Amino acid sequence: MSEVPIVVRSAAQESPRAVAAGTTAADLFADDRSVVVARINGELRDLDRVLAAGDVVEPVTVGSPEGLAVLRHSAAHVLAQAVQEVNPKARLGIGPPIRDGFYYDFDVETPFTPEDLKALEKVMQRIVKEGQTFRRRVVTDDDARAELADEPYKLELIGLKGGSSSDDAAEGASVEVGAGELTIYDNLHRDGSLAWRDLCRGPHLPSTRLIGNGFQLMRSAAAYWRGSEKNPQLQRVYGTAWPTRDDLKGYLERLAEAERRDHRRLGVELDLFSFPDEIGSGLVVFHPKGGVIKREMEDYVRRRHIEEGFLYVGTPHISKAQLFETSGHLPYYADTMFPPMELENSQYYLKAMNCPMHNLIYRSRGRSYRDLPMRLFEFGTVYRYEKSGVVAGLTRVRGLTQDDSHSYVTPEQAPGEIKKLLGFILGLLRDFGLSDFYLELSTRGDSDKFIGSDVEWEIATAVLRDACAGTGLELVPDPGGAAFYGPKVSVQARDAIGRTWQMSTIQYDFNQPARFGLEYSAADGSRQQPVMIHSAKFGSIERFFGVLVEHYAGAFPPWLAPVQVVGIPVTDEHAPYLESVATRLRAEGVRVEVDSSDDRMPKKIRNHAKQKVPFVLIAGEEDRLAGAVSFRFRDGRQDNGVPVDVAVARIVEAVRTKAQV
RNA sequence: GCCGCCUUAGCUCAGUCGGCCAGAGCGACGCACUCGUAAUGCGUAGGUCGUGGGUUCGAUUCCCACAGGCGGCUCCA
Repeated sequence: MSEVPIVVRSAAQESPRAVAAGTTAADLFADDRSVVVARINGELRDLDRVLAAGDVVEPVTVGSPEGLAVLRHSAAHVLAQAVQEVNPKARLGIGPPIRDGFYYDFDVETPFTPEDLKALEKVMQRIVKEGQTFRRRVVTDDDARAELADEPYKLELIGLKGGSSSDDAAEGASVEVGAGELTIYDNLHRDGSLAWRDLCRGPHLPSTRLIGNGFQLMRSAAAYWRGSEKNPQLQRVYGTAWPTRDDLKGYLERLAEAERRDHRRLGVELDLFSFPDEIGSGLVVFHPKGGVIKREMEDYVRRRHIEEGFLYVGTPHISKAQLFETSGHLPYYADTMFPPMELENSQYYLKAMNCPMHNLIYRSRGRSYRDLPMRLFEFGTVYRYEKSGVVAGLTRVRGLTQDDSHSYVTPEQAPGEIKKLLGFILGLLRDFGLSDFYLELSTRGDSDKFIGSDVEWEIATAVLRDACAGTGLELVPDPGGAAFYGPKVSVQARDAIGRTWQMSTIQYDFNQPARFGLEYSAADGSRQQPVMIHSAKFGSIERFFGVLVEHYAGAFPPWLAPVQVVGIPVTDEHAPYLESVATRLRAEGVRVEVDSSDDRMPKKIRNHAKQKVPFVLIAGEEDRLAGAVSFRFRDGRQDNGVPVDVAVARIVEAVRTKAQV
């Protein structure tokens, strides 16, 4: 028998080998059951692919990112098979793997109920257990059209194949039809008969059995066909899939942890804020305890801005329409602004951005190059009429306060100013306990919503990219994500459980200075146009507040905690002693309470532990005689018999250094 | 804005296949207990069952609309 020379690549090495003609990738990796697909010459392929001379073959295990995606994609197929088995009239949309799982879209007459999902999961389990084979089959466009005549959405995808590529292809569509040949995957029963088939680029697991028992259907929801609200809505079923049942359990546990940290839930439990119906959707009120946190955040950020040379200003919440026409915002954002109020023959809008007002401050008198950089900063409250379906907790609201600054600089100063802003922002976020970041660079896309010349965009984008490189942080491109007036950098922060949040933004704006006719006198006496750099450090106070609640799971570091210290007397008669300790702490500016309620001591400890008070000070007869107090921390740790002087110093120090305890 | 689900006491939730005074736990309040590290006991108050309309002898329960919330989609200066 003739032999075929190939190269087997592993993480460690490449080793040339000769294998018998007809050898498949499956044969090659038969002794490693975690291998689910192979990378052959750089492309992911099914394991039953026959190797050809010169192939470079690499095993892909189910635990790798690609392997997981294949597992999930195969699970999506089994879901679709189950749906069509239960309801043969269901028509198929697309079904790609996604982060943590997969989905599949269906055109069905009635939406799926939770009971439907349970039943579908049972059918899926049966298909998985049966161990059907995934078999790839290359088809011509015409054959595919004939075979899939009953699947209108699939026919549409065939039409898209190799078309004008990404611009209108829906997310996930490329999973069904690749750029190359068209393929159908058949699911075969063990006797070789056809169980089901789907248009698909692949690759897939060798058998449904390998999906195992680490999958679960999560929920159903509507989704527009190919992502456009002009298209019909399909019913999307979301599932999650993992290599093992333990992995699945771990994932469900992570979801439960995220729910425990949910700022909407903690906001009620810790009495921080609420959204009264009477005020309106997306409009938050901060309660006294939330007010303390918000005030500490703002005080610190205001102080840091002033230290860094920002000038604190103030502007109103409403303005005549003309201002937003001048800035150019109105044509773009009129439908996301609250409708105008008509008075004295003028239309007044609630502002949705602060920059135009800062421009007026800049323009209020002549500016010299000696004044630049000029940095205006304020907590500017803006109102945006977000669609009812997107308002959510503190992360998406209709009234928000931006810690907004605008730096007016000469073009030459722009790179330095952007670097300074980035450094300033990262330092601030670190002070609030966030330390894991990456950057995103949003640039102009091909749409026509962007204004300004190509040259201006190129210069601005290069300046931002260069400043980002200087931080050494990972930089993720976001083409098409820019504001209409210029590119932006955003800082994405990972929280305590690894989720990422978009926080700060820095935007380079060459447009508004022109629209407002901003200028400065240069050294040679000529009049020049400044560049304007927008920057919000938290994005919005509300959103950042929500992120911090979730990051800390409500257990704020002492400097932010609404109540920093609670004194718990062992019996009533020790309350005055703790009051005297509290008086000393108050003199140091510490937020302290003594719990002299009727509750028993363990109950008080429980209550304040639930409120996540950082320092609980307990004192009974022993402590009083020793002139001491006993610490109890949120995690149950104790430090008993600490002299009052030491205790006060320790608490004051923790607040001062912004330490977590 | 679109699709689906949800809305009963301050919170978490039972319940009514249309019918007597709608329940529990926690919380609040009161009384007793004076207690050393996450729930002492007893008692009291608290609800036009989200709002408005309809069907019905009768609606918290069925239907419709609206508001608010949740999960997605779309969007996110």
